[in-house]
Order: sequence, then C-alpha cells, then structure tokens
Amino acid sequence: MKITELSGVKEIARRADVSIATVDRVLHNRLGVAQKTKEKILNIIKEMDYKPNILAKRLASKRVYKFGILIPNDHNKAGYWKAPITGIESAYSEFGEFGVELSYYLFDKEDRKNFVEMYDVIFEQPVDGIILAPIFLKESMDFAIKCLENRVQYVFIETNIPAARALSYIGADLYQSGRVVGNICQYLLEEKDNVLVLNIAKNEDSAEHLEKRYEGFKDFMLETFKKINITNISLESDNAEILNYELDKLLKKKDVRLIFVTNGRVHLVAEYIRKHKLKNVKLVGYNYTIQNIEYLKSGHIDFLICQKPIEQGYRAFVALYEHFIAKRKVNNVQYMPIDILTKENYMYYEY
Amino acid sequence: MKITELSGVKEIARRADVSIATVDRVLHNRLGVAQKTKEKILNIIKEMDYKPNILAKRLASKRVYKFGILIPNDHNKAGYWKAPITGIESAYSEFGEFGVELSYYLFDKEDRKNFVEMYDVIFEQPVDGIILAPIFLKESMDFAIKCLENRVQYVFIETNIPAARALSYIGADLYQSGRVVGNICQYLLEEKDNVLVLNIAKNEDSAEHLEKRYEGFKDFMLETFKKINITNISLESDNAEILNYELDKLLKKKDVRLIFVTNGRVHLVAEYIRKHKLKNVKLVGYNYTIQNIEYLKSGHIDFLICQKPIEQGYRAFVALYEHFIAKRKVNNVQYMPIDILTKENYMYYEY
DNA sequence: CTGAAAGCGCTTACAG
DNA sequence: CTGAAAGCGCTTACAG
Repeated sequence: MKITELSGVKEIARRADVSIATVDRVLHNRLGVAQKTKEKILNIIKEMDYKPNILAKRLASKRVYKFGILIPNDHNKAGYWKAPITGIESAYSEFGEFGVELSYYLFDKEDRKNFVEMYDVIFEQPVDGIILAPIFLKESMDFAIKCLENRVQYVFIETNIPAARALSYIGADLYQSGRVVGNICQYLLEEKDNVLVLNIAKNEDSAEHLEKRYEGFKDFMLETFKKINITNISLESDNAEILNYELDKLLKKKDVRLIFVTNGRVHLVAEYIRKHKLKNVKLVGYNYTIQNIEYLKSGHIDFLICQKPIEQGYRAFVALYEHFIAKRKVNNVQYMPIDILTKENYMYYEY
Repeated sequence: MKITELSGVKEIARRADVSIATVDRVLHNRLGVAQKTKEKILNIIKEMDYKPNILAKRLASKRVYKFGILIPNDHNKAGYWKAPITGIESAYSEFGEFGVELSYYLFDKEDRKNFVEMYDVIFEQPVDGIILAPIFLKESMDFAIKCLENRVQYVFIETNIPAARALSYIGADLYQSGRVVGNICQYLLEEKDNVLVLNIAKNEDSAEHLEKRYEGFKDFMLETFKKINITNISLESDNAEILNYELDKLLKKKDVRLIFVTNGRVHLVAEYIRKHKLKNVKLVGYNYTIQNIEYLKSGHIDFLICQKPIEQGYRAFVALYEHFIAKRKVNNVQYMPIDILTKENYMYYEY
C-alpha cells in the first residue's frame, strides 16, 4: 500500500522502533529481550500476519541439516529398497539441496547385528533426522530410545512400531491392505473354494505384520462367503526346495483355487505355478519388484498389492524437511494408498 | 579445499578475472560480452560444474511469474475439478509462494462460449503459464494458437490434444485405462456373458476420449474371451429419465452381467441398479467423486478407475515451476498411474 | 537487554 | 564490452 512500506523483519523493526536483531530474537524465541519489547513485537507480527520468507532464511542460515537413511541394501537382490531411496533423492533434489546433507547407512536385511553396527555409526557422526525401515523390532526400539536421548528425529517407512512414537510413520495400513486383497479375491472365488494363504518370511519379526494382512483378508472373506475354506501356512525359509515340497503336499491334499502370499515373495510361488503349468490357481501377492512384475506380465500372478515405495521415501524426506526447515507440524501417521497392480496398469506405476 | 575458495559466481569471476556482472551475462546468455571472455567463462563454469543456487536466484530476482488456471468450476456439482485445484495449491504452497502468482479462470463446463470468454480475459492480464483442461476441442486449439502467439506456456491436464503441443500433458493413457477395466472385468465374467458399455456425455467433444477407453476395454476382452458379447451405446444426455428408459430397454432384451460406464457418470447407473434392486449386474466406471464413492461403499459399484486428479494439479504446477523457475526440461507427456478403487481401498486414496 | 554491520549467492540498474 | 554497488529478506557474530 504505502510506497515506502518495507517488508518482513525490517518493517516489523520499523513499526516497533527496534532493530531487526531484536525482531529476530523474538521471532526465534531467544532470551534477552525485555518483556515489554517482546510483547510489542509479537503484536505487530500478529497484526501483519507475518510469514517469514523461507528462501531468505535458508540462504542466510549457515545451518546444514544432516539426514540419514537407515534401510536395507539389496544390491544384488530384486531391489525393493532401491525405490524409497529413489524417492528420497528426488525430494532432496527438489527442495533439499541447499542446507541438507544426506548420508547412507545401508544394512544387510538378514543380519540383525549389522543393523546395530550401522546405527551405532550414526551416533558417532550425529545426524539431525533419520529415515529408517524398522524391520528388526527390538533393535529398532533400542534405536528409537537412543534417538530420543540424542535428540535425533526419526521417521519410519514401510513398517511401523507405534510404541516407538516416530516423528512420522509412512506406509500402509496392513490390516486394510489384507481386506483389499479379500475384496479383489471375492471375484476370483466361489463359495466352496479352497484358499491357501502363505506367509514366507525368514525374519521372525515380520511375522506379526504378515499376520495383520492375513487377518484383514480373512475377515473380508468370512464376511463375504459363509463356507470358504482358508488354510494359513507360515514358512520360515525362502528356499525353493522346501517351498516346492510344501506346495506339493498342500496342493495334493486339496483343490486350491487361490494362493495369497502375504509379502513380496510371491514370485517364488509364481515360479512353482509356471513350472507345474497349473492353470486353475489364481495368485495374489505384494510388491512391485522386477521378479514379481515378470510373473504379472506372464499371467502367473493375477494381482499385486503395492504401497508406493518411491513415494514413501519422498514423503519421509519431506517429513524431515517440514519439521526442521519449514518448521511445520508433521502428521504422525501417513497411510499410503493401497494400490492394485495388474498386467495392464503396472507400466504407469513407477512414476 | 582452499580456505579462501569463494563459491558460485564470485569464484567464477575470480578465476576468469572479470566482474560477477560479466559472469551473470554469460550465465544468462545475454549480449554484450566479448567472445573471448565468454569462452573463458564458459570453460570455467564447465570445469567447476557450477550449479546456480536457486534460493539466491529467486530471492534476488524481482520477477514474479503469473500462472493461470483454466478449468471448469463445479461449485454445486460433485466437484471433480476441485481436486486438481487442491493439487495446484498444495504445490504452490510447497515451493511456489515466493515469485509465483496464481490466478483463476474457472468456466462453466457445459458452456463453450464461457470457456472462450474466460480465456480472452487471460490475454488481457497476460500470464506466463496456464494450466488447462482442454475439454472443448476446437476452442482449446484456438487457445493454444493464441498462447503460442503470446508466448504463453500451457499445460494440459485430464485430457490431451496431442496436436496442440503443450509444454506438458498430465493425465491418463485412455486406451490403456480401458484395458485395465477389461483386465479386472475378466474375473467378473464368463465366456458367453453379455456386457454393456455406456458412454454418457453431453459434450460431444468427449466422445472421442470415451471411445478410446472403450477400444482398450474391447481389445482386452476379445483377446481374453472368444465369444463375449459387448454392446456399446452412447447417450448424449445425463437425464435420469432418458437413462432409465434406455436401461429398461437394454436390460430387458438381454441378460446383462456387467455394465461399464466410460466416465464419471457411473453413479447414474448405480442409482438405477439400486432402485431396481438388481443383484447380478456388476458395475465398473470412472472417477473418485462423492457420489461414486457412496455407491462404491454400498456395493452398487464394484470398481472405479481413477487417475489421481489431485496429483495431476500438483504436477501441472510443478511443470510450470520447473520450466520457468528451475529452468529444467519438462516431459511432454506424463502419464498418470491408472488406479483401481474398491470399497476397501478408497479411504486411503485422497492423499 | 539492544543495535550496527557483514554476509548468504544471486540480480539489477547504472555508469563508464 | 565491462564493473562497482545496492539490494532481495533473512541470520550471525560482535560490540556495547
């Protein structure tokens, strides 16, 4: 309005008849300002509806925030964990590059000790915030406690430990994702059919999560069909021979119409179906991985459920960015969409 | 490395032994720099792998870019078009606020003339970039030409006009989304079944788009079932009575097992199914709207296909941002994922 | 408890 | 064709 109107801190300082240093002190709630001056400035800030210019802030501030990434490495494997890293890096390049430093602490997901080793490194070169996949329950709780002690913020992706009270959890609602599988499968089944649900996990800590998916699935099924026959088996190995042996046994006993694998190992079952040329068994499982997509394309897998691993990483970075740099409140829980992939829509999924 | 190492333009200037103003001229490819000086500076830039600090750039630059939004208003309606606006505004608040001004040119989607009126306004208060839904074909082509003449960049969302060569198109691959419907429906049908595909559109310009969806659906169906019976009907009205009359006729003639509505008007058919208590007709259609979701919840609609209207808006803003502010190359075509919604996963979709 | 001044890495007149 | 200087809206020592 006024031609000579200054903006931002200068204008506040002018109106309050103080220096911008004092305004800055009030803005950051620092000590050493007379109560009267403080109130006056606070009022002016409210009056002006002052919004700091985040650009200027970041440019002027020498502060560099250090964000760490503590997730499994799977170099040689199909690489499910590359996806969140892609997402993190894309968020970083979009609005993190100045004032944020990224460091990687990748661990072997079959090796509990390695997880602990890696997280110990973090506290030697302290970071401000960390993005982690808490796949080892107890160790992750320990880590969370150490973070609290060291005032390190942490964001969980993929799986949650509600008790650990992370800054944010970004991932799927496991129970509900099981219901989604049920919802789709109702169209693949009839009343009297036999269904096999397989939990294939080497790490016992994930049993609980797979169980939640199974619960969701089962609940939906029982609401829909009265006499559906569901068998739930857990295998603690991903060895193909063991799996083949078990499947031979299970499929011989009953006429199974549908197999639901509660995680990304569904490709192992797909391979079995391909080898044995089974025509009448529908197969549903989890995760966009190279192997799974191949079997989706070839028709051995009918549906894959997926929870946007790339975007999980993206949002995890944004959560830390919002907390530290934009200083905005972050939601504790950010449930991802539960996506349904088929051979006709997977190609547009990666985006 | 060196303690006294300056960064950015200053360092370039020091190395080239010129002033930063000259560096700036080269950086922006402005006239008035001796060829020799220019080359020297260019070499240093390459050598240093110089990346401008976008924060400083935006802070120093007084330039404000004006982005316009030319999409339908649907105040009273179910509000499909609110979603892209939400997305645009969220991108704006994330990294647009400084240096971007947003203006709205909302038009009546039933009124061709109003579209033209609104776009005429745009050229009176010229904008730099515009996000539009080109739902009127010819008028949108005219608009595109005027944009080219006035050096205004335009981004299409929701529907594309490839010939118009927009900066970017952000939306679905229509043919492929029809195939996705086919892919799901294969599980709802058997060989000899009758299928009804309904195009319900008042605006004749959308006929072509609905046709593409139908093509995708039909192709998939014919690849999967040899003797499937598909009837394709187009209605140029969304009047409930007319629709009821047509549906009475169509459903009496044949035992229809599945109805596929090629756009968001699927709720009209859902209402018919509800009223007539039809139990054996599956229903599939498009778009996350309040009405459609209600019928998804109640089970009258089995699946909805959706293409992230919120994110379309978000990305459209980002496309303009990247082009004007970050000065990065923007992809001409950004196909959105083709999402499948059911009564069990719709609740996590809006995010 | 308070202020003057330099600086973040750019852009933008203006002078020569 | 080139450079010196002011300024964007903040932060950060430093001095008093």
